[in-house]
Amino acid sequence: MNASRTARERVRAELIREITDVARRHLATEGAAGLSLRAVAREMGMVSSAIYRYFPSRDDLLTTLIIDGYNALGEAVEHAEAARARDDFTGRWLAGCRAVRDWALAHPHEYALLYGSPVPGYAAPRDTVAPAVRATAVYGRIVADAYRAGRLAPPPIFPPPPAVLAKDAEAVRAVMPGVPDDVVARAIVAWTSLFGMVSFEIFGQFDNTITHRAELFEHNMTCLARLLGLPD
Amino acid sequence: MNASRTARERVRAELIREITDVARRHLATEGAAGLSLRAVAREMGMVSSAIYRYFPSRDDLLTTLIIDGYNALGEAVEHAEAARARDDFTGRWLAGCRAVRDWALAHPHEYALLYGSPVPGYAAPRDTVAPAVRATAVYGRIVADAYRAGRLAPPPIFPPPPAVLAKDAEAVRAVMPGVPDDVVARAIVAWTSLFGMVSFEIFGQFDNTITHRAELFEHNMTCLARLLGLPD
DNA sequence: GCGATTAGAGAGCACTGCTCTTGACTTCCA
DNA sequence: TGGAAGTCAAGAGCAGTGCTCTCTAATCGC
Repeated sequence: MNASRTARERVRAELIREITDVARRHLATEGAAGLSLRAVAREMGMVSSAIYRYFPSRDDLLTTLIIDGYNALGEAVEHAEAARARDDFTGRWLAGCRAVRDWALAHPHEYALLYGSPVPGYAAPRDTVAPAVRATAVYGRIVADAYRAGRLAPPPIFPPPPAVLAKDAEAVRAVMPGVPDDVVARAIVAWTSLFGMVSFEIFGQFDNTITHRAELFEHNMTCLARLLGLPD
Repeated sequence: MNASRTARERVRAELIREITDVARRHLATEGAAGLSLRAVAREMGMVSSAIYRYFPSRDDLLTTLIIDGYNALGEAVEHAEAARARDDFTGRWLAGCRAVRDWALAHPHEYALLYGSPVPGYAAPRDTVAPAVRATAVYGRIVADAYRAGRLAPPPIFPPPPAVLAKDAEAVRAVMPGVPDDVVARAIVAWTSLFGMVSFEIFGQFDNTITHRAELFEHNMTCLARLLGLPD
């Protein structure tokens, strides 16, 4: 029978889910470095070695949390962007930016796990790259849609990108098909600026200086939209 | 005698310097989380408890490394920027940007310590803020100098910053005196974008996508210079 | 030279990730 | 239905961590 076999596998899947839930809660309060397998096991009434039946190492548990994090962020961005009218390109961009910031503020430690210093001795396996591009893909779609609709009018003040970047632009174009190289380059500027901004806020670089962070963020993202060539 | 007293204090200062040197080397190879007091002591032929005569805790050692890091980065930026003609504002900006990137590439773990995820359970003490603004101060000077010289012509495509940001702009103006609010806001965009760019590269976000990183960086920093209103 | 200060050594506490073995329980198949 | 195969929790144990305490020896100031 397959049903009996799935009975055991169901309780196994349930336990894996519970472990990641507890681990995520610990991650949220203690941070990645403070995430302890023993503490997770203790909270679940297990002994530490039992966890290794489900996760071969602490890094594997971290990988799961990273994948979940990318997916959660990606979903938040997708959801926020989908709520806007398809032809409101600037609105879609701003909604996506706000989704990133809001998610980061709500889950600072998970954000740090994704976009902060890499955990030493930990190498992100292949499985993480697909979820990682989810949020990026949304941005690519916005830029590509706007370009296709003829609503992208980048200001003529920026120099054309050097020819060497054509190959890299080709790779990035996977998420924004049909967009010319100079727009790709500007999209990268806007994209990295967004995360620079969020990282500065989350990692405390704005402490003792910037107090109206939401307003500054809003204004900066609007400026980046103009840089991209999105309409106002 | 004061000389004899300084004799003991000299060997003490020498030991403190040696500990931080060894610790910095360990930091460079293992990362912040892998920095172990015991390993440092072992390499110095001391016993771990002896270290506590010089640093009351691991966090205090980290603080010293952080301050040293900010100073090293600040010095690199200052040095690179000082080599340019005073009226070559764009050149000064680009030199500063390159200095940040070069330093980060040469000292990735130290960069992570300064601009990556904060070490959990560690709160940066007051002593770190003064060295932290050293690099920022250079940028402020460039923007302020260019503005005073009438060489700052921001493109008219960006919206004016909201009134709420005036107070924050006032604080930022400490490093770029006499600059109007909209330029301050744009300077923050450029500043955070620079670090967003460097962080993406150092923290591996460009892996499997961007290969010509130096060229992309160069191009993006040039675009940001235009956004700031610097001449070409 | 003597008392006070400072340094290093060592033991020990509570904690970590991880491995290995043991015994009990489930599932599967002849 | 009974035995083989597989799975699981538990416990002991290893090597490592930050940090505290006590003890001894050297050094310094008077």
